[in-house]
Amino acid sequence: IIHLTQFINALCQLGKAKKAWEFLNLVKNKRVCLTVAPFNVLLRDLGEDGDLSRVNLLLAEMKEMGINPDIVTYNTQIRDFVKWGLVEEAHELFEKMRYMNCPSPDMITYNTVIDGLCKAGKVDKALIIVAMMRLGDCTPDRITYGSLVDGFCNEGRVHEALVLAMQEDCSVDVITYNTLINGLCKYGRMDEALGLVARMLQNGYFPDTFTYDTLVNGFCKQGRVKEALGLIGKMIRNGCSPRVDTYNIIIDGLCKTGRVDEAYNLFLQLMEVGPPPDSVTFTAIIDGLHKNGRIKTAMQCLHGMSERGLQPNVVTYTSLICGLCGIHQVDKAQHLFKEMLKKGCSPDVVTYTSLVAGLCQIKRVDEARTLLSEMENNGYLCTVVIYNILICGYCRIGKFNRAWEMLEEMDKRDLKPN
RNA sequence: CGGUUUGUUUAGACGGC
Repeated sequence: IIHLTQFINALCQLGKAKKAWEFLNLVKNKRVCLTVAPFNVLLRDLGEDGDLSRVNLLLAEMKEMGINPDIVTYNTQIRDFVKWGLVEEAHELFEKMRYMNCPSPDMITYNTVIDGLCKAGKVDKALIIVAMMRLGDCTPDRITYGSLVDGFCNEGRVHEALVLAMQEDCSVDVITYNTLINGLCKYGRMDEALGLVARMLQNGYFPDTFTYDTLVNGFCKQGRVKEALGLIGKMIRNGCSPRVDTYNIIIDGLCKTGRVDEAYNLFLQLMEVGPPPDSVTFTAIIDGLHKNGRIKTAMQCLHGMSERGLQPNVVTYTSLICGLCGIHQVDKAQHLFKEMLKKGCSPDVVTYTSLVAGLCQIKRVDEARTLLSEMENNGYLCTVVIYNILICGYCRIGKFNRAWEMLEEMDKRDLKPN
């Protein structure tokens, strides 16, 4: 069974979940005593790709075979819900674990639910779960506090994050510090961020590449690229070599502060020396190029990706689709949209929103509207943003009755106009 | 004894300030 679990794991990592599933079915028919572990591996893999319908199918099959879900199965499901923004569902399953006849929540369950709530901007609710876990004989650990600290920071409550971390001194580590440093950086509080680095050293924690990347990003986003570059030397001296992620941050930083030429030069250098560029590198430079009027070079980069063995992903395509729409080349954008489908890359809400906006801008609003149902068929929920764009589009071409219909549709879907 | 589940950095959309 252990070897089977490892084998299933290997198949999943090679992207052969289907084969893994088939294999489990094959084994089932032999007279082997199956346990839940290999199923957990497959469940995790399916959930990772957001394939929740297949997750449910597998869970049903397990039930049929008489394989009972264990605590890992439950925790994996909760994690899936959290990952795909379904906090309500995560919370529901958690409640079920508390009251129904199934495994009781453990540290990982509590931490996962807490993290989910924090990521959904519900830190106060997360704090209630923390109180619960104490009653349930679990003591919050550094992971629990890490989630809370991140949650506070993302709600702009950096002060509370700092207070919490100081109070729980013994339960912090490098990651907690990194989270706080990022929180400070996001609000431009660079001096305090650097102060925290000093403090972490005092307390015996050494900055890692995440720490440096976070600071580099902070300085870049403030337009202080020189100081960001200065950190590179420091990180090397302290035994952390810059990875491709570090350069990605700098390329994006240069682009976003209007220095595309420098970004492009750095990008070209990376093609020759240093860590090989990844799809984020390409996407960052592609986005920077077309946003600065250099769509042609951007398209060249897109085609250059395959030469480096890289595939454009949904973000890469979306960035370009948005760029083409912005210069009223919607037909080209649609062409690219078809190309991404052909390559097996699934559009997401942002992709649809970009294309809808592009079509509305050139007054093809009815056509844009048809994309809504297409999006829903692909499993995405409509958003307020996309309706706003359509309403605006209809109003601009004087079709107020259509705009009104959109409002009614929103109502039907429980979407509140903002 | 060993396999599966939890926290931190970087790329994409609309509007307001």
